[in-house]
Amino acid sequence: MAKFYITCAIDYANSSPHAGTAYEKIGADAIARWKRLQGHDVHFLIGMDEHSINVVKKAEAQGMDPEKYCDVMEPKFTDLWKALHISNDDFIRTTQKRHIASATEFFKRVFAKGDIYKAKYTGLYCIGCEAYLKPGDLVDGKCKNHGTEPQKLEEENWFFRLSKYSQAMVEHIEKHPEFVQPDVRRNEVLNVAKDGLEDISISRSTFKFGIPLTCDPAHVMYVWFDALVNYISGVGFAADEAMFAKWWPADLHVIGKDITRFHCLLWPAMLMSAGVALPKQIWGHGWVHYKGQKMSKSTGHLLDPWDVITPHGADALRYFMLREVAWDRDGDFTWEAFTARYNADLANGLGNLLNRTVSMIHRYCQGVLPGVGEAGTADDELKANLVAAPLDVAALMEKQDLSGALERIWDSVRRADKYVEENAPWSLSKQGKTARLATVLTFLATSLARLSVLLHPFIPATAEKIRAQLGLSGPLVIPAAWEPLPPGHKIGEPAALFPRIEAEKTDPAAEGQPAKGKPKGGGQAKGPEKTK
RNA sequence: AGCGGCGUAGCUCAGCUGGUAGAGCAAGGGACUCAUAAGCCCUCGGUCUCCGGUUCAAAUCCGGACGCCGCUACCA
Repeated sequence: MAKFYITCAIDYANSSPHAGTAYEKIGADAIARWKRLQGHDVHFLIGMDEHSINVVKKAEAQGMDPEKYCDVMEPKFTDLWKALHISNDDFIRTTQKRHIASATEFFKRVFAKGDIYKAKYTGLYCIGCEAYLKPGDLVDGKCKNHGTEPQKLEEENWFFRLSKYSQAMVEHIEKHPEFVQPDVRRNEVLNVAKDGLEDISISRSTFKFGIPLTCDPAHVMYVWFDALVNYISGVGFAADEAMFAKWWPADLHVIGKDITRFHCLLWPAMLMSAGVALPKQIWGHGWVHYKGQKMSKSTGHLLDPWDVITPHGADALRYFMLREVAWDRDGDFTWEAFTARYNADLANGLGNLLNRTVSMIHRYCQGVLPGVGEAGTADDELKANLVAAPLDVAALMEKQDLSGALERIWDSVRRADKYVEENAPWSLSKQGKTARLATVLTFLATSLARLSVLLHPFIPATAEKIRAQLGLSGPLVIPAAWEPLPPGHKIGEPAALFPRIEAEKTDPAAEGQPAKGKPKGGGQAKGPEKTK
């Protein structure tokens, strides 16, 4: 069984996770779970990035040590990941001993390679960016990202010879089209590499919260040089050779599109320098916008995942993110779109199909499957659709087309709903056609049983509920040939998976405000618009 | 500014190795009733941003215009 090592970017400890942070974990989790279903030995790593000047400031503001502050922040992340059913195997913090030890050893190797040197640097430093700004970053003398005035600083810093690896990076990216994906990101990165990379400062001496450089303990590692190493320190780099050999190189780094440069250029160059193999693929996903605007920590335009999870459940958020926000591009969360998706797909679609199926089995067969009887209308179409589903989903997942996979699963949901109508079990019952009724109900239950497995990577808690209602237990196995559930199989009790969301009171931020006046039956909602 | 992407039914998008357009949702109508007033069937709905060109034939190729967006080294 092949191994599959997948990571997410570790999150900055200085602010609570928002829906964008969650999106990345949800997507990666779906991939990790799918790989496990396929039989891979999966290691899924996420974590927290702590050695940042911003963490120091936040901590100071609250009168805490940075370490203490991070301890307080940790559950804000881990609690959310638990609630979202993120199946990470490990959670790394860059202040952990294991990471500091690995990062230190890593630095030593790069240093020994002669890729670290000391130089003086003068520039305009933006605290928000934790970076020196270039002329292009300035608008009226202020940072274009933060609107704050940068400080003029002169520092003696240690630099990494990133420039030395420009050519190697270009070659690697060209030789391995899958290395950076999707293509948009790949093209971007390739262009940057072709322009030539510049050496990068990788130490800071203005504060102490960080990993000291072995060559100069007055300096600590620059946050990125430190943070990227988590991917190897998390699997035992320079500590547990067997573990490291088993998992590294990573099969997939999942990151936000904004940090592709670090991951696709700096990180590989660092690895080359240290003589460590490169990850196989880096995937830069897009952004989840909120109400049409980019989410932003500085302006506070954020969607709090709990606002969705608390009233509607983790799977409602997972489903929306995975279905509505394509994994390779930006998407938008609005409460209207969320409600529409939820009701149409989860409540009316999947939820209702399960509910009517389980109810009918109770009503017509006392909750016990009678087994396959007489063949009939649409049996073959239903079977064909559900036998093809796992293969189709596998092909789509191979391309990381997460929303496409869900779309495909829902095609089966619709096919099954149609099968109900085509066979009208209620009529069969009235007419006493029990042999045919037996087949129809068995096929429906079987269809849902199969779908429950395919749904698991995306909405795991719901998949479990479906299985419970269908009376299924045991390990999840991706279904292959059509195998109807056996006669005598006992079904559980029906319960609504996703209660319909009725009113428009979904947006917690809008509560208390005058109703938005969406005319319900007035009929003139969209009339006047079309005038020429 | 340079490089790249996008602009297709009310909405989200597919189609783009050329042959006058598709899906889901939304909207309207219908027959049913197992079900979360859900589901099923039917219908409505598009000058494929605009202007030129190549071609027997272009949403699909080429040129240009307009609009939106991404990247141009340090925020998921």
